[in-house]
Amino acid sequence: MITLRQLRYLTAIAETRHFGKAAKLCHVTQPALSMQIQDLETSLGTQLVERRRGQVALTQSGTDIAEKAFAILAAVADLESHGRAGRAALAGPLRLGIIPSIAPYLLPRALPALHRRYPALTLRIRETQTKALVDELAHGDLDLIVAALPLDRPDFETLAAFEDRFLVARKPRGPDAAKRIDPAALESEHLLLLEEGHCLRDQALSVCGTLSPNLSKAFGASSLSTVMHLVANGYGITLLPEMAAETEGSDKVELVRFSEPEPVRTIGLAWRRSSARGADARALVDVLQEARG
Amino acid sequence: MITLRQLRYLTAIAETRHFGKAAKLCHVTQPALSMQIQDLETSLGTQLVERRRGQVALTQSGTDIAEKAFAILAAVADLESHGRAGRAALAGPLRLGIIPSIAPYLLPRALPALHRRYPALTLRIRETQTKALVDELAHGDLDLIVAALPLDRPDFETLAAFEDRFLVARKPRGPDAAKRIDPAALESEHLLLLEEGHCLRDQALSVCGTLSPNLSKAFGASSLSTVMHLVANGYGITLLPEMAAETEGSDKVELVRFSEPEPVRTIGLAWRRSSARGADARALVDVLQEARG
DNA sequence: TAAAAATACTCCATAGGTATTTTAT
DNA sequence: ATAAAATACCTATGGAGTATTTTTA
Repeated sequence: MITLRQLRYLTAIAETRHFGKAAKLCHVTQPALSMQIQDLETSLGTQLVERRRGQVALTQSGTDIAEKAFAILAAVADLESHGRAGRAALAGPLRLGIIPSIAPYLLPRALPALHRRYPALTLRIRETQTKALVDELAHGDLDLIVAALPLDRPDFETLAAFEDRFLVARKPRGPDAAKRIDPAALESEHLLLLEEGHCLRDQALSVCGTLSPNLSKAFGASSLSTVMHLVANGYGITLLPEMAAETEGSDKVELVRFSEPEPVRTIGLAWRRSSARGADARALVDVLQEARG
Repeated sequence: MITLRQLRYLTAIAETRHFGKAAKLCHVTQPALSMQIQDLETSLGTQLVERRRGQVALTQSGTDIAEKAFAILAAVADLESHGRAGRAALAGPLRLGIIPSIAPYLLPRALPALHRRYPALTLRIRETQTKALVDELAHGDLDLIVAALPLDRPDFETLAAFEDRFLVARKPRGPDAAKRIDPAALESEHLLLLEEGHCLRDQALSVCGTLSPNLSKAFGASSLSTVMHLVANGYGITLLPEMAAETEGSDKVELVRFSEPEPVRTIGLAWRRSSARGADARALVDVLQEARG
């Protein structure tokens, strides 16, 4: 008979690749964990772990099953927090993930409002790129994430919060310059973007569509702020989400809107379907929309 | 600490709404089950079951959690059968669901081929309408279903097997009649369909699109065979999946193809993502495609 | 040979069984 | 009054700890 305990121990092995460390992680002794893993292997009729000298390795089956075990344990953990669902939204601990191209602009306005409206909420904020957020949400390390939609994860539920327009940031070009820009006009420009891995980079590139603007391979900054300084000093142009305009704008760059239809990205929330975070998400979306003004 | 045992007992309560019967279902005594349910309620900090004289009722939380518990237990059961994944596809027990508008035409050809190619396979066939198949697949009562896609269930994985053309079945109208029919021409016809609940009925109606043909409310047969007899006797026309043409055709009806683009429905397989039935599904699709000829 | 996993054995927590009481209609 | 769930109490399974042996690089 498979037990949750066995699955928990297996995931510890998957994380540590070491029986002793896995046992410590589970607050049990190594023989106790060894026995449970053996029982699990017997129940499944498959070898899950290759015992080796330096470190242990999971077999193919072991990898697959550990992956499913993570999902099952996350679902059970969600069950445990389900009690909260009956109570007020946004109360108690909430682990919130948020992407770097939103966090610095949204949080300063949203956090005070959140704390005012939901004093019982204990937030833990994690800022990193979409891919990591998605993985951590799936593994149950986060409860809710703020990212650009869609995420294409059938095990997540999502809720759109608002659309964020893309603006062109460039050195001022005087009164003769067009008040609106066509994406095609980017072809001849020198485009500065965030480094690989940032979804904002991918979104900016998709605005360009089939165009291949003059990309600086050498660049690839890790913050929008850096990119904007480069723009201000004449190194090129960039696409700036409108949300960042207030913070990142300066008198040394002008921000120009695209011609219709203006390219946007959809910012929203995502959480595991198996979790009971729907009410929290809806409440949070309200706050975010207000914070955006 | 939540255990799988507790979840299993809770689902038994959900099914029987009776502690004694639930206990029998789990092969334990009533006090044992009562205690586990109480422990679960304590762990979750919520009342799950309303104890009443006649029968017990689940609270709202209880219903929600029982639903999630079903999913978790199905995922664990899938884990247990994962061992099979390493072995040959289509071996051992497989519970296969199939919709009524496909079963009688596909199974007579597919089953002999299946048994010939996969002698180790032990099939249990369940024939019912899509909605019931989907529910039973989700609850872990079935392993694989054959139905018209898409199913719009993010917890299922699907694989298309083939497309099935719709034909118009009507009384012969002599050599002058059009050799191809436009859907718009259905508007003036008396359309006979299966009763409510059959996906074939919905699909036929969607072929008509915004048209509102002359529908017999009084009719609504429960088998295609009955519908075809009505057609043969001049009661109206119907849409027949090409797959059924060979079996259901007769010299008293003519089968006419639609004009391009011919309306079709996609027939395919679905299984729980958490199950390890992908290899089985791919193997089965091959057999189905051959059986169709 | 040395680190790490498996085995041996003991103990105790807890699930389950039987008998009984409490509850609700 | 009675069916059904809860409680009391006992038993036994099995998970965990300590000590030790086996494995393998």
